[in-house]
Amino acid sequence: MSLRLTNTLTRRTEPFTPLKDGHVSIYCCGVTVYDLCHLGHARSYIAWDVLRRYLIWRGYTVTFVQNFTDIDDKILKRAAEKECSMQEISEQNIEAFHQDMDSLGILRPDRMPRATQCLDGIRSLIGELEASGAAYSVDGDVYFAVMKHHGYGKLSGRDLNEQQQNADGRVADAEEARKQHSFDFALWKGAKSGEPSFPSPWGAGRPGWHIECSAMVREELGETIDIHLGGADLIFPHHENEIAQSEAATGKQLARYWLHNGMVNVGGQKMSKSLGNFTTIRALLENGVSPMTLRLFILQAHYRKPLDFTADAINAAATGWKGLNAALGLGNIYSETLNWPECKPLPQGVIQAAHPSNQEQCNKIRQHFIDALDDDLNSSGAIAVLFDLARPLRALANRLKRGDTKAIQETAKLNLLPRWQLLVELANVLGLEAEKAAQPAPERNNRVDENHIQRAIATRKEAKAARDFAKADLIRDELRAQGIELIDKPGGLTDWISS
RNA sequence: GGCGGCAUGGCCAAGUGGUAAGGCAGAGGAUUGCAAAUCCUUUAUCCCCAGUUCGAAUCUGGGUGCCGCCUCCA
Repeated sequence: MSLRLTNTLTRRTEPFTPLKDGHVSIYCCGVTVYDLCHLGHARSYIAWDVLRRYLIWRGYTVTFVQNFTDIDDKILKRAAEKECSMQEISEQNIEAFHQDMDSLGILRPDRMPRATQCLDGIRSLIGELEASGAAYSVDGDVYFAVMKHHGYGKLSGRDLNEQQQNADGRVADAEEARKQHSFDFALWKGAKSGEPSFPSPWGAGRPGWHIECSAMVREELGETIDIHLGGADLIFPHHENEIAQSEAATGKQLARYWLHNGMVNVGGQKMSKSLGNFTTIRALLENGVSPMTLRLFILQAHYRKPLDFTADAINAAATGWKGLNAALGLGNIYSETLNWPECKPLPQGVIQAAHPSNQEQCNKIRQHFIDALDDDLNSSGAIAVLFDLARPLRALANRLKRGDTKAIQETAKLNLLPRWQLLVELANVLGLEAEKAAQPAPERNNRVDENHIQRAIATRKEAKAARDFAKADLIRDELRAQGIELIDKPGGLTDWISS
């Protein structure tokens, strides 16, 4: 078995083989930088982050390019509203984009070209298309002649002849009038007064939306790439047009595999800026949803399916993550207690087994994980493997957290070290890493707090002895409000952890 | 209307021919003064109808419901 991916182009799940042995070139459609990213973007980029991590883990060298669209009507509009330049808005949002993606643990692309920095490539591509007759210019605009391009519609499954021309009543403006056919789309738009523009052979203006990706792919990765990524909402018209432009120009296939992720829905409807039903990544994180909780939430569903965003689902993911996180933190936090040597994650792609009895089991689990991801990135299945792997580790970590050292003896023969190492390795392929919250907490370096808590515990113990449970409960509630959780243990002892 | 996709336990969600992963919630047990937290155990025949097959959640046909795209969009 090897990796199989669902290719929008063929509508099939097919074996993946890169053009160049051992190397995979990937282009991912990025964002238009006019605003903050929301959960929909997070979903898309987390899904592709996993694809990338998995390919690397399986031994491929991956070149990952993702663009920033920094020329666009929406950016201009925003700039006008805020009375600043298009560039200022772009810079601001690019910065925010990086912050958000970094906080979610999404690996930065190898290169992130911007439309404003690729104008040469864009202009020459348009020039080639015009020269070959694939495009035509009218009054400072340049349009792609869709009807002349064979194969238009192959990605989105549209047949232009059968397609009813539901152009009626739509954009009956000057731009529409200049087109030879209503399906034609702009490669270059003549400058409107008061808007930023760039020089070109057709006069001052700016590039259309689709052309930048064609130009960037060619410039950054060549004429044919292995994988092209994007949201399902980009299939038409964006990716269809991109294919038309690139393939008309080069005569070569643009991308061999087209992968599209499903939308994030809210109440059954797509999350989008225009519907106003979006939640920004930032807002979510500020509300206490941890990056890994979000990642788990997203990866528990298959990337191609719609994913409904609800508070319940996030909460369920948060609780699930808590357990996984406890297991992931085991070797980091308790390496001394457990007498585990250097608890560094294993080098990628290697599974060592100092304990042969465990090796077989570990390899089996590892294979389950690979089988899942090989199957069109079945992250849900891969996560099930993780939970399975984590169970005894989580139990041990939680028992140790509560001072139950007998757990060490009881689990000694289970040989959990390789198991933990495997968990860390596999979780990392999904971008899941231990979060701080899982620390055994008692950060007992703060003497004041410690004394305060110990006094409260002592007072509560007296109250309990006097069977004044109301008072005892009150003390417990007060501490809990401060994030201190009391744990009553056998023998009348009370320990605490920060919750 | 055209194209694509989805329908699995209370919720979320894997599974594409051999008798249903996982998470959350729930239940029982351990622990506790009671809780909380934690540990252990545990809970489904897969939208409807017809068909193919020794055998279907999984294939075919029909029906119903839902979503995405067809305009900017991850």
